[in-house]
Amino acid sequence: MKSRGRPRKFDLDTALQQAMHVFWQKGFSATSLDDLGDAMGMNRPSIYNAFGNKEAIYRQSLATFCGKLDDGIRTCLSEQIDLRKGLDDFFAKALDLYCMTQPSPGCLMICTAPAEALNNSAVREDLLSLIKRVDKVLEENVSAAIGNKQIADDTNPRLLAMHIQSTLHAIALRARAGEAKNGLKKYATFAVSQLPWTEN
Amino acid sequence: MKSRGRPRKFDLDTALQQAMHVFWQKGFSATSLDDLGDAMGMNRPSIYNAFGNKEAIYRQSLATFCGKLDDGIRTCLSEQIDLRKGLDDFFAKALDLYCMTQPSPGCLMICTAPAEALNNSAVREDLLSLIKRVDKVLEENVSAAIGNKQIADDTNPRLLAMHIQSTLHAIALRARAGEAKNGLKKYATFAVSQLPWTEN
DNA sequence: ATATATTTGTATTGTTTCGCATAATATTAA
DNA sequence: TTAATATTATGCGAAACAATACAAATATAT
Repeated sequence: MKSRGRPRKFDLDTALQQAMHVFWQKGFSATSLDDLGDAMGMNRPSIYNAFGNKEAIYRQSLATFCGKLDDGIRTCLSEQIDLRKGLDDFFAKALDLYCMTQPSPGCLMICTAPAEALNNSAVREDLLSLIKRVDKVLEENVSAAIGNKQIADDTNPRLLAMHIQSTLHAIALRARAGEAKNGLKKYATFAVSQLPWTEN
Repeated sequence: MKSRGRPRKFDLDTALQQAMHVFWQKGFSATSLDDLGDAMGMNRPSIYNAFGNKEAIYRQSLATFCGKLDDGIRTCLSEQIDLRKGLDDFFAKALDLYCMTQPSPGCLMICTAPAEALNNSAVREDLLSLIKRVDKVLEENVSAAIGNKQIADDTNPRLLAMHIQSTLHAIALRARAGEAKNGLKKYATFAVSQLPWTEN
């Protein structure tokens, strides 16, 4: 059953993708609906009809971004039995994303959501939710690595998961601050090397 | 020699302090000059005369915040010969600052500057400059700790300094995301414990 | 064909924004 | 006292802002 009415000139997913890139670049508050309309190739009434107000578009952008990030971790870490290789892979891919354009935009969530998190409790919850989600995946993999004798068995997996995510936060921030990608890559491999592996 | 003209009704330092707290709460773009005027007890012409435009006030806020942070690190780490104690101290004080009010505001620089860093290259440079400044202090102390045989001597001090700062970034972000202070404190001591100490 | 449903484009709403112009006020210097 | 100086207070004005009203356009369903 086809939909009645005048057909849409835009694709919902690509329009959201384009909006996401604007927010990624300018943050929430500095982005106007005109900015969004230009980037999406839509005029405001269509935007409101399809997505809701500015906050709704931003939060949908966050959600799609988080989905990609979560997928990225899971593929890197579940396909590889070796946690060390998996983490090196994941940080390399994260850096590719964070340094996609020049100047490097870093992470949409980590670099733009905190500024709004105190004004908007929904955004704060989105932010916390992503952090916890990443904690959880990492903890699962750390626990498995302890089972595999890759990681020292006196390690608290929850705390080590937080510790691993700290490296992600740091490279996201430092990329956006303008640090060079190759320097960040060296740091990431160093951070991985500092984990409590059972052997070198 | 006293200044001529009508005397000021405000104190320059406390006014800047009040402006800083508004930016800390709302970020740069979401803060209006009316917000600032209300908080500072000044009207716009006085603000412009004393500080310049919004960007100038924000960057001055960042500068005073960074000064405090830098002082905090130096007192914690230089007064203590034991790096481990010094870092535990510093992270505890950082958390006191980041969780000063409820909901926790985190770090003014780390949580609000990244959102603006791509629109405003001066802010981006401020952000990078603070990160590098903290890297430097930490590297000095790590190098000294290597000399004191507290830290393993095959450690790259520059990379370890970055690694230590990652913990600071993480607790700043997580505090603002709404994580409980005592959980973050446990994480910080864990992160310190994971450094390459020569003995336990 | 006609009715119904949905999106688009134009226009406009009222509000908020920044930065400044102007005049009133308060102090010191001459 | 008078002149010079510096700050305060009121409020203007042009621009940008988010959000909506309305009618024209374009498809399907009957």
